[in-house]
Amino acid sequence: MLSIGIMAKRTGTKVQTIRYYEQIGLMPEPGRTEGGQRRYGGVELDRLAFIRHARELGFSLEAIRELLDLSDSPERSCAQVDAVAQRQLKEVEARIARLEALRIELQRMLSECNADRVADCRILQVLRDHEECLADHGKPGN
Amino acid sequence: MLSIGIMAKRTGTKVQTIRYYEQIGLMPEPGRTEGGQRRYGGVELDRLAFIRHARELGFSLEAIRELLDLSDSPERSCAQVDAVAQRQLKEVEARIARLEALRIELQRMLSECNADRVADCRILQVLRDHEECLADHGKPGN
DNA sequence: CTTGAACCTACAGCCGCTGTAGACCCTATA
DNA sequence: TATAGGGTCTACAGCGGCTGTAGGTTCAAG
Repeated sequence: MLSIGIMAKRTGTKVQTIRYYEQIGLMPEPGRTEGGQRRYGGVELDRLAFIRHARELGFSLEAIRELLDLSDSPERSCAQVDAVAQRQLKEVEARIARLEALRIELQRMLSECNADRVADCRILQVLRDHEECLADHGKPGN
Repeated sequence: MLSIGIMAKRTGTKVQTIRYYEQIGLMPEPGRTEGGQRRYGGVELDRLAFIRHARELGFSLEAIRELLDLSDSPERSCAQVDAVAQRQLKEVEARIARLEALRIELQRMLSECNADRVADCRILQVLRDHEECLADHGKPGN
């Protein structure tokens, strides 16, 4: 029987995060001691490890929920699992592409700025005048 | 004199976002009509455009605040501006590196899974057993 | 003068946690 | 068996950066 702290340590999760996963229904409600403390078994530990690993790979909690549901029906086709992973890969690729564009623009800005004073700073000029900017960026974030 | 809606249209910002920027002190409190509606001038428009452009380049609101403060003292050295941009570039590069690792891992997972049934699905196996995974990922997100 | 689009404030919600306060429990040692 | 102190409990607020809603007011065109 594992306390929540042990679970946390074993999976590299914060205690509050585990409680949060329980709250949103990603982790099951575990048994309790007489005093009301959570006690877990190996199944729950595995589930939490699965969740954490999927998080590390960038899957959203919603996607993880889907994967966990799918893995509960072992006889079904795994095409849906593939689709979830494929979707995740596409998202990651899109983020990389966007960040690459930002990286290039930032590098250009930095390399062009040889000014001393703020008044002549190319970086601020580029930020002020969108026209100076080569890239036409998508949405901010990521 | 520009209404908030015009400001929004000109800069591709949502009206609420502009009010939010005002709330957190990134945009100044503008003048008002007798009826209490915000009216802006060109200076505010430029400032908002600056903010949006910097956001598109991935700068945090805190970094943007810093850049705006710096651009208010045109006689100072622009070394600090460079430092902010440099920091941003480093962050972008770090995110790219992390996402690249995820991309590779996801591709590997997908290419290895030739199973039909969920029970044999490599993707789920990799997620279950961290050992199967090559990369040792950092923090989730980005 | 009327209409209806735009604007106002205030607040809740998104994601995925993280931190806090104040109380309670569990276990090891004296 | 009493106590100390670390772990755990609930409940809620806060992060970043917005976005959406409700319910009301104002502005400008016709």
